[in-house]
Amino acid sequence: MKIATWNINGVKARIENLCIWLKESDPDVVCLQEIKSVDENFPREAIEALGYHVETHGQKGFNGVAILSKATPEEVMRGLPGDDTDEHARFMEAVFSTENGVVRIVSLYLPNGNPIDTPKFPYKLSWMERLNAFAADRLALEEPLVLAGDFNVIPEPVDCYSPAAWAGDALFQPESRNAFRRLENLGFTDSIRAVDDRTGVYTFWDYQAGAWPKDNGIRIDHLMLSPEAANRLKSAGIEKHVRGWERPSDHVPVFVHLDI
DNA sequence: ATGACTAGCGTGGCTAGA
Repeated sequence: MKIATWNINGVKARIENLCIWLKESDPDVVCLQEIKSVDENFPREAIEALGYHVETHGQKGFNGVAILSKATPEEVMRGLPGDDTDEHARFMEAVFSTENGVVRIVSLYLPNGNPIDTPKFPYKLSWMERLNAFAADRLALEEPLVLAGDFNVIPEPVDCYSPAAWAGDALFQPESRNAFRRLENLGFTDSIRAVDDRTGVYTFWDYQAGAWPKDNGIRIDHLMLSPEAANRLKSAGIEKHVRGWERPSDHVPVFVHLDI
């Protein structure tokens, strides 16, 4: 099973690229973030025509996540538990039944958190607390679980081109990195780092200041695997070339192959 | 010049992203 995550930065602006990529990459499940669309306006027909089931969790203007899948999910849950007042559409979970058992897949768009001297940063940290509580709860099921999405966390200095440039940024604060590490300490595996320890492994390049041609990137899109999923990890990769397409997202697709 | 951003909302220039 090939599972991919992609912060698409506006699904309506990117529908052509999305369809080209679906045909080229042929994933079984796709977790999208920043669809920037309400559910009613999601361009589902073009995606369904390629053989995908579409589940969305959108809102007006910004945020929004979706899960596209060749198989129809058994269950879909929208919203990260732990705060009924949180209106942001940043989290959904789908459960799939396969010949080899159940697979649970989350599409998440973790808050950016900038600037760090505003309420946006504590919102990010509290969201990460809720995510860790959710993850700990799900681990008790002892199922293959993939937490896939834009985590907006640079885990280590090696995950960015210029650590000094990110020192004051919410994506690279010790608190953000610690919360990400706690997810690993629960038993989740960072799938890209499980297969690739090189430098210069990025998933995002800013639109500004020639970041892409200079390869000035960061690694913030992750697929975190529960022990049961990690035990079935066959490969993982980043589809970097997609950043070079016409009208690209600033993020590229990241994927795992699980032996499921 | 020293690579001067993009999408959505909604029609001018803001919010939000990272």
